Amino acid sequence: MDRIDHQILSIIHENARITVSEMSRKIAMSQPAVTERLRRLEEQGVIAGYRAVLSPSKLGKHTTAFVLFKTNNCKEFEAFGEASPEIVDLYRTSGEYNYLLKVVTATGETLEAFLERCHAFGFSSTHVVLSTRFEDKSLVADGDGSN
Amino acid sequence: MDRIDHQILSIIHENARITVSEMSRKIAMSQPAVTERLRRLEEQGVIAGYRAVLSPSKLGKHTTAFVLFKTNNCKEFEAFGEASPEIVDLYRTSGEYNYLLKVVTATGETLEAFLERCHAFGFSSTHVVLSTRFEDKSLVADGDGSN
DNA sequence: TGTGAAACTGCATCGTC
DNA sequence: GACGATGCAGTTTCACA
Repeated sequence: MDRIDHQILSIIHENARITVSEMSRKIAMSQPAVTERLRRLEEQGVIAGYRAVLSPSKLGKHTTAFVLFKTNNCKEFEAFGEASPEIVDLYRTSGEYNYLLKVVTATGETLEAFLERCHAFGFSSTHVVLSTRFEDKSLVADGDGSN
Repeated sequence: MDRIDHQILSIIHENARITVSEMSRKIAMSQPAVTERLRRLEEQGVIAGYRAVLSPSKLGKHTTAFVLFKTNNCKEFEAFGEASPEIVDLYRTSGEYNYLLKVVTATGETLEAFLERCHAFGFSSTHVVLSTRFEDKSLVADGDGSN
């Protein structure tokens, strides 16, 4: 994990569909060398996958909320969570609440209906997202700013 | 936005580095046709980008937390947020808190140090992530399960 | 919009250092 | 670990439906 690996991670975090050739030009290294480094980063699990970022609003989902949840019935609640397409992220947390959910729904009404279904399992505290300042900031400091 | 577009979105959300040829085989359509649909989905903003998913723990970041934050000094707090590499996501929210942050740090100690810096701007309620059940569930119902 | 064919470009692989 | 060369695979483009 040297500076070049960090550059590769930074570039591919920005644009996962960049070609290896284009990367090899940016970092002034041969194409097979970059391919080999990429392969190793994937194998080590530093790169866990590649995802397209989809726009919720363009897909008719206009409401995003974070829901803190408290339940005594973890097993059933997690099964409910797996089966609920509204729940995009599901975390176990410390503190007075034991779960945190990121929920994406069409409207405020569909969020309300979802929360009512949740209340079979426990109680919640909901924080509706008004706007997103930024999301998914890179975990790696850029090798340098020139690329 | 027909069934085929949904299939494309579902596939590319799973693996953003899949080749167009491979996709065109999966959905039984010619490769130029898939290229054209992809181009349109990008242009319309349905696909907002492509990202590599990096493993925080493999990069030495072992602590993740969600922080609810209340400040009266929004402008300065947002500038602080932009400049803080610990803050991965930053949302404006409704309710008694006006921000929600996803924070990724090396250890509990570095999280603590970060929170102390935050307290120049207001007060917080912190929820430490113990484990992740799932993250980034697809926003599109699969066209069908056979792919 | 979708297709098939052809020219072009990028990638996997191998031998070399 | 990285490089250069090469054959194969994927992409772009275009005429046609």
